[in-house]
Amino acid sequence: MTIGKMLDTDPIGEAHRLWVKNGWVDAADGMAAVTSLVRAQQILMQRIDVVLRPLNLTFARYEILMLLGFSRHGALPMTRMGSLLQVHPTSVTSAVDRLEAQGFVARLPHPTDRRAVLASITDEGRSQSAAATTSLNAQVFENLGITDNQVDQLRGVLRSLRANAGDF
Amino acid sequence: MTIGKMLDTDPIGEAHRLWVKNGWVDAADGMAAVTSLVRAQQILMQRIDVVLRPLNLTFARYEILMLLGFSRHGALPMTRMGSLLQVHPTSVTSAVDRLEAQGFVARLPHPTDRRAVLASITDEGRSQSAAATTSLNAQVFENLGITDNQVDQLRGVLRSLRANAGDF
DNA sequence: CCAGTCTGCTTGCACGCCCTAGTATCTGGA
DNA sequence: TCCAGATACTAGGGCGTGCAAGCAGACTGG
Repeated sequence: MTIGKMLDTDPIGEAHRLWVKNGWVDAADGMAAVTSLVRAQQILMQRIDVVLRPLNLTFARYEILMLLGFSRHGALPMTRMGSLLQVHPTSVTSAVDRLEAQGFVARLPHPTDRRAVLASITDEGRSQSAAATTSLNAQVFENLGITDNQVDQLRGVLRSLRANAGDF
Repeated sequence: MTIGKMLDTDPIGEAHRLWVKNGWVDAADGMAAVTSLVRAQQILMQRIDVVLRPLNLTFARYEILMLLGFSRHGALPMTRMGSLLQVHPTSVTSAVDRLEAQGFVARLPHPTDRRAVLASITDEGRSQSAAATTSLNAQVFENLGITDNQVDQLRGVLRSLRANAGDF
């Protein structure tokens, strides 16, 4: 397949051409970048879900288990997890609800603040997240379908984007 | 802020270090790239939602309106939209449900295939999507918070990723 | 020409994200 | 001490996505 042919059939390339044709030249590249990013995220998340489904996990719940597993005492306040994972407090609540129902996490009272709740990873949670990591590494992360050089470019650009958005 | 300080406080940089520390060296870069991409998508989608909310649109529904607006007759079969936008038929149904309730789209019977349904953009739909495009271009697409060169890099890498995933 | 299969769409369910309250609990200043 | 304002979490709802199942209509081979 030639590059010309590829460009002809790429829907995002089509959209870019339409933007230029309509005089939105200054926005065309950004539109194409954002649309590409949304689509790439869908593709990767789909691969991840395929790997995690047999383990009864989603990426959101997997992230929580890893965060807890890496934390000093295997337990963190809900709010702390929300800010570290950059998700809304209500998302943490619902994810922990499901992890608790699955037996991968337990809710514990905070020792000093009776408002707060600690989510604590269980032994089952540890072994399940370890299995998930092994599979994800082998089946997704070790080969994204782009060159190592492209992976580095991607990380660099996205780090700039996150930094400029005030992420860290 | 120095680069050292930035790396210290970037949660994804932290995760990368943990991966290496645990011996998952071959997967560390890919993990960081995927995680960055997920986070970047969240950031951009949030900006888009802020712009579209006053117009009572979401990005998914905006994409449908633009697709219909650019199509030859302002109308397309549901299935065709799903394949062009790379979304599940169910998602098309629910998005068109809402667009129809808002008066931005009408469902028409397919002229020759009585199974099929055409979604057709209304005049209100055209003006609303035009307003949305103006706002999105000015407030999001024309300035993503990275350099033009980085936008080009991003598009290039993600086009490779999509191509290798069989997207086009 | 008609039975078996394929297609196009919708519905019900599960899950994720966020927002808006609402209920406890904590804390700092009068 | 006590109360007003923060803070931590949860409940309920809207929206998006995907899977599985079901129904009507189209198609195809014997």
